[in-house]
Amino acid sequence: MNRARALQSLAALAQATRLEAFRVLVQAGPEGLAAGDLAARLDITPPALSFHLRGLAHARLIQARQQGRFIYYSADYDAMQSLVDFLTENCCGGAACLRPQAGSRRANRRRLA
Amino acid sequence: MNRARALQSLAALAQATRLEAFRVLVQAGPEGLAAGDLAARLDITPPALSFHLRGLAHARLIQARQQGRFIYYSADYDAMQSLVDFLTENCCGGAACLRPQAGSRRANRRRLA
DNA sequence: TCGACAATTAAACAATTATTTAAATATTTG
DNA sequence: CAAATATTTAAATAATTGTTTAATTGTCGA
Repeated sequence: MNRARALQSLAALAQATRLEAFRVLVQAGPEGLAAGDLAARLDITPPALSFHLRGLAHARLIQARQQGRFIYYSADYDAMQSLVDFLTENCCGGAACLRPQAGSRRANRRRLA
Repeated sequence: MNRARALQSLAALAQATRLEAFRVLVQAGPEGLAAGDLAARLDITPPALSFHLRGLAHARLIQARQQGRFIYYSADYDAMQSLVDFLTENCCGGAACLRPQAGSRRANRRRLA
């Protein structure tokens, strides 16, 4: 995760419709949801949803996969984790902190195992 | 943390100057930095900095304290943590996940102690 | 209290971002 | 292959956000 990608991710999440869409997908699990279902759930027009999903996908916070004539979108958990790590990086100037030094995802996986 | 405040925080971070200012403050530790030092470090005009710090402060990601004729800004670590928790909330539909279920900050503190 | 410095506020302008309606693409089913 | 459905793309408009220059507020030290 670098500055530019973090910025892109944050910008993608910094809008009501996209934030809600992302949260619905995060909570929906790896299978995700079809675009139409999301549009219904968020109560927005298909073009508006498409516009916003594009932003999330471009930031790699979500992924799309076509299945029949539906397109399923799902959250990219790794990307979300990378963003969180970026934000907490070198927190507090290296001093003791609420959260352990955010390192690589690998390190966190090990820590949590 | 609720949707509206998360959105406000994300919007505050979703801009190059503000993200960089926030990161500098996160890494500067609790004492923070005077506005002028930040402006110099970010190479922007004082009004531009003021405009952006206002956004971060309004989202409560940073705090200001006056000291003599300087105003020191510092990161609010709790606010940052709350945002992170909000993003990972109910991740993966409750299934096993990269990160343990994000609960209250209290719970995380206990977990990390 | 005057002059200098630190920072903010105001106002005008520039740039970016979101929403809408209409048209297009792709996929399934009859 | 034609009709129907799911979704995207395009184009126009509306709304929001960032930048700049100039003026203002507040604090310190001579």
